[in-house]
Amino acid sequence: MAPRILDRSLIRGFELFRDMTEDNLDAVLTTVQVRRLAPGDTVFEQGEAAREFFVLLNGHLKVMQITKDGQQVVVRHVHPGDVFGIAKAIKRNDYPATAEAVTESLVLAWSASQWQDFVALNPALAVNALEAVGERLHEAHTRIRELSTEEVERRVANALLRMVRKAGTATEDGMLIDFPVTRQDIAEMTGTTLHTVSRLLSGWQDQGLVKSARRKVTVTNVDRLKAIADQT
Amino acid sequence: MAPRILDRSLIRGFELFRDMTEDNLDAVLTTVQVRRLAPGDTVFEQGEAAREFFVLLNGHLKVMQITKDGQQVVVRHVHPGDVFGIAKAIKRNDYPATAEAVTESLVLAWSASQWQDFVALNPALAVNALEAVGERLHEAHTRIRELSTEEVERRVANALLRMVRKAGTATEDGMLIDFPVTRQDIAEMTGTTLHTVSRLLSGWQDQGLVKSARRKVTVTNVDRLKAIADQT
DNA sequence: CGTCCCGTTGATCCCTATCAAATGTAGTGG
DNA sequence: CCACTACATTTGATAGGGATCAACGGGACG
Repeated sequence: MAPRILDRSLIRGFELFRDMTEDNLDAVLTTVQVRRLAPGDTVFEQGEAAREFFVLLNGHLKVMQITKDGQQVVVRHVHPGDVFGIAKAIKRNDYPATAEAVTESLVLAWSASQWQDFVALNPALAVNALEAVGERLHEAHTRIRELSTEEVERRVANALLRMVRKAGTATEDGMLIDFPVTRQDIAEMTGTTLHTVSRLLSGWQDQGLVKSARRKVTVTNVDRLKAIADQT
Repeated sequence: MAPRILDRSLIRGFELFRDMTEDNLDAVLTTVQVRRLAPGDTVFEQGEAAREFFVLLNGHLKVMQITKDGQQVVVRHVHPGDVFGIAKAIKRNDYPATAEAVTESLVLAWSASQWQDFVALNPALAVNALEAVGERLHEAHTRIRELSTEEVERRVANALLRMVRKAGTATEDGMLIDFPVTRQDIAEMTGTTLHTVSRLLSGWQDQGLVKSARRKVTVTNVDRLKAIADQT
């Protein structure tokens, strides 16, 4: 049975495939594999041989590095439309981190060996990937600056604001981060402990800046949280 | 008078230009500008419009971000052969950081608008740039992990080892970092203060791990410093 | 309905920033 | 060539932000 070709419209809007012709999109889609992930499933793990690269169709992933003594650091979040796991494209043979589903997710997977073929077919792909990686590099530098110079309170405020920006949905209470987040997660994103995050959120909740429940955070007053993030 | 074309051999060895034909190399060199920098000179400054991109011919640069309250964070060092300031290629209109010469340096500069032309001429350029940026992203993630989970002592040890790896020359005392480094510089690379760095270096000097003078550091016992960097 | 996971809150301690001051070193101009 | 100055480094004293240790409360899910 011939593989059913996914509809082009699924991926047409994605930055990575910008400017691709219909034919090229179809060519790319003939070899794609779609994979469903339950929360907690991993797409790949740190140190594993990089056999594939991916685009997130929907859902949410977190990418993390694990230290020798088992501490986890969340390196970034993957949102729908993002490429990830392009280790091969950047001359690595293994994945430098682990990608884990936070919510139920759908992932598009291609064999890493096809990357070169796709680029040959459509050189703009490398340009688009360069843009994506460049933006992430900039974000990484911003985090380095925060970790180096800012106190925990500001870092946590910034992390919340960033999540709201990338994955916030308006509710009557305010901006809800629309995927599950634990205190531990926020701690791993900001280089602190879940205890400190818990204390901060409790304090902010008392002041009416946020509202939080189990694995759920809503920012009720974005401006005042920004004021904390920007405090000089 | 026709501009004198620089010799191809100058840049042939650079990763960015890998796989380029002689003709393409010549084409690229016809529009290059060479710029000499004295220590302390900047190539570009944070926030400035990104009109050019660069390759370092020789010397050493540091790239830093400056916070609103004036603190500096060293984002990375530029070594000969590295591309830098490719803001435009990653869809930014301004430079996100400041690049300053640490030693006397020679820089090759091209108008940013030529980036697209060069890529059209030679698509491998985008692939090579992607590799370079990807590697930097990986380094940035490593630093994020260090800043999040490791104590100052290990971070400083790692920073020294990294400088030795990238710019170390063997001397009779050990591995000398072959560009001027102050305590302040190391502090800005590791998210600590010059006082703490000074205390650490003094301690290590007493134990015979390093030897340091004004703006100069030599690692005399790489293995024992590695042990500190790796301590679990 | 018990168990696991997540969150809260208190008490304590220590790493490292901060404050302060002195010493050393290179460079400069008279 | 020396006095003067600017910068780099060292070292001590102190304080405080957060990590760590500890214990408990509460909701979700099998």
